[in-house]
Amino acid sequence: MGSPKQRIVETTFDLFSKQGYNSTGINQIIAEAGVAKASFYQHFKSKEDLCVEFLNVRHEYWFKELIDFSSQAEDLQNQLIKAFDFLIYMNEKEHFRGCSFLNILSEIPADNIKILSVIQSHKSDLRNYFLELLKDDALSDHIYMLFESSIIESQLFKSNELIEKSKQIVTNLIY
Amino acid sequence: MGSPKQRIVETTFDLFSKQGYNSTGINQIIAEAGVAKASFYQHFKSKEDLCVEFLNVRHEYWFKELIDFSSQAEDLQNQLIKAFDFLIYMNEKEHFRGCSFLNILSEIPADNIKILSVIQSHKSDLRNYFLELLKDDALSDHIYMLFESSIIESQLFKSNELIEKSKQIVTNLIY
Amino acid sequence: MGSPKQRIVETTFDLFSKQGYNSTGINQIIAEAGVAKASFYQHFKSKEDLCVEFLNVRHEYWFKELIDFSSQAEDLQNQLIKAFDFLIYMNEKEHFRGCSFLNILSEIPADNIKILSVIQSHKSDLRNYFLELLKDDALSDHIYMLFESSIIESQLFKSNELIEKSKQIVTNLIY
Amino acid sequence: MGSPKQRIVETTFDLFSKQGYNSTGINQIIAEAGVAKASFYQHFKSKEDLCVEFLNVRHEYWFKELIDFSSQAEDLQNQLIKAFDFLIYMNEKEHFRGCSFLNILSEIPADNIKILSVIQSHKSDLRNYFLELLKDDALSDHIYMLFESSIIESQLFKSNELIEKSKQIVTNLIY
DNA sequence: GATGAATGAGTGTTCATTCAT
DNA sequence: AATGAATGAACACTCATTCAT
Repeated sequence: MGSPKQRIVETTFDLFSKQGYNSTGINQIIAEAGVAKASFYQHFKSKEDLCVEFLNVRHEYWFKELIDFSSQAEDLQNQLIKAFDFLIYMNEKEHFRGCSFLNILSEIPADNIKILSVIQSHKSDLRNYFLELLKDDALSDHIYMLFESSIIESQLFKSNELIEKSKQIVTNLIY
Repeated sequence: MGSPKQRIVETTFDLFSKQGYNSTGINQIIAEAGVAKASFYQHFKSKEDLCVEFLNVRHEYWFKELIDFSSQAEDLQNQLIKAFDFLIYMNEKEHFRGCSFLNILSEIPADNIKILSVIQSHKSDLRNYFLELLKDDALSDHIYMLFESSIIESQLFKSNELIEKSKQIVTNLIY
Repeated sequence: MGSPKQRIVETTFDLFSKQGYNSTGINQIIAEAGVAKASFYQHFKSKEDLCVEFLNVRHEYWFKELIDFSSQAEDLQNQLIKAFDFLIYMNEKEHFRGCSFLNILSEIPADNIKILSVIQSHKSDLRNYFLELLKDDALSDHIYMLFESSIIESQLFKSNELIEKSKQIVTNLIY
Repeated sequence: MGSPKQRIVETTFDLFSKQGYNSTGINQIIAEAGVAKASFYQHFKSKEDLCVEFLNVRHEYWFKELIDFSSQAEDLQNQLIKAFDFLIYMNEKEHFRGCSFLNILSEIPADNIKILSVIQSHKSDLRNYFLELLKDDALSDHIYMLFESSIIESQLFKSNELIEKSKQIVTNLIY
């Protein structure tokens, strides 16, 4: 079952992804991880600290999944479409819970720069992902923004409709 | 100074806009509104109820401000650009706090359809706003998505950079 | 049984007097007072606040008891001796727990001026009590210091020995 | 920098002197001493044990300082005055934190005889110090009590005023 | 219509101590 | 002799809500 710290991290991953940050208490985490409260604080000095750890783990996980999902694409256009299909895949898998990073952005006070900077860093990496594919920062930011909207609007309407529309727009853009 | 109910609504508007939903307690609201706790529950049967009221008020306010801001545009293109300039204006005014509706979307459990439907309704109205301007649902949704990204990304990076980029894209799109 | 607030104050009086400040938790207080935790925080915004209230109540109580005890003295000398006899009476009654004010002085961080000033105020009143009796501030401070030592040394040695010695000294001093 | 045990003892000396017993946690001690938690419990079976060790170390330190400070006095009267000057010196040095022994007396439950007896022993030695100087137990206890008050009142009022008054009284007493 | 007192269930965090290695 | 991980119990405090008046 792994060490207590591992169990905390895994449980946190599930619960923060599913319920969000504020709705998930330390009590629930330690209960489901089967760990004593003081053991939790041996490894994380605060809930905020745990949040940073979660975002880092989620960052690794999310990008790995994205790469895995879109890597076998034959050409650039196909790879971009696959990126949007990845969102559909994730929506199915995670029941339209949206982006953990943007959700937490909405949950924290605006002056929490510790967490904010981790979120910014994640999204900068995503922006760079599109930039490196397209070598054109006007175009890549355009697609990045459609990508971001796709996540949020599908979370909002519990539907992949606007992801599909984005795929159509992207197809037109890169020909 | 208005009636107790009015004072609650006004205070809630300020606090939810500034601090978000979960970070604003009933106690703070009634304290700043100068109203007794039981008086609050006379007018709103729960915090969730107050949230619905807030979203409705915010909806009215936000659209009125948008229309006021963009109404004196000479042509369609100008009016669309003004819509994005409105976001810059609001970011300045509200310190990059983003969209109250999307923020609350991230704060509530996914199964809270009462609040969810109010948020969906607001965003549907916005989608319709662009549709009625453009009479072309592919184009209008494209711009709607850039608009939504513009809000979120400027909240995330505390910068209007991607709003400016969106304005450029929109300019290109409608010629 | 009195209102919840009254029950909290009475229970706090007993427990702080007996066990001291740090050794008495909010949980014990509310349990013994038969009051909900949130009810406690309705009346006192923090444990520190409760401490101030306790010290005020204790101040009133202690001085009233002192006056009651020493009031029927025939002359000045007798009244001073009675004051020291009062310490013996209190030691018997409270099992040599010493002075609540000085005990709490030792329990709080040195920079807690909110509580410190209440303690200083109490002791200034006591100093004044002797000054008004004796109209001679050298003599009255001398006796005040013997009085303070009497409290502390009897707490330390669980004995009234040095109180008795002080009575002898005082007797010699004022003839 | 010395053995782990030495480092613990030295760190404890600083922290207990500065912050008191209850406000100083084991965690802070081992962190500042640079020692593992289990190492701590190898040398001290409980925090109470550490407290006893601290009081013993403090006893040695305090008396050595007192003797050093007052030894070069020409006569008895001067030596007594020097003892009170020592209190002023210590107040300056330790910022009016008072007597570690009396502070801990106030922090522990009344039935902790293990610690209580160490404190009693320290104060008995102090009483004896004055007795051996003066060879008159009425007079020496009188001065002992002024000495004790001097410590406490200067801690309480963050002032050496009553120490100076005590010096005056003592001067009068021994002529 | 308006109130202030009261609440049960929860929050995140820290305590001194013990364990297996 | 030395360690770092693990713990149960307690800490002070806050939440949205209800009740009697």
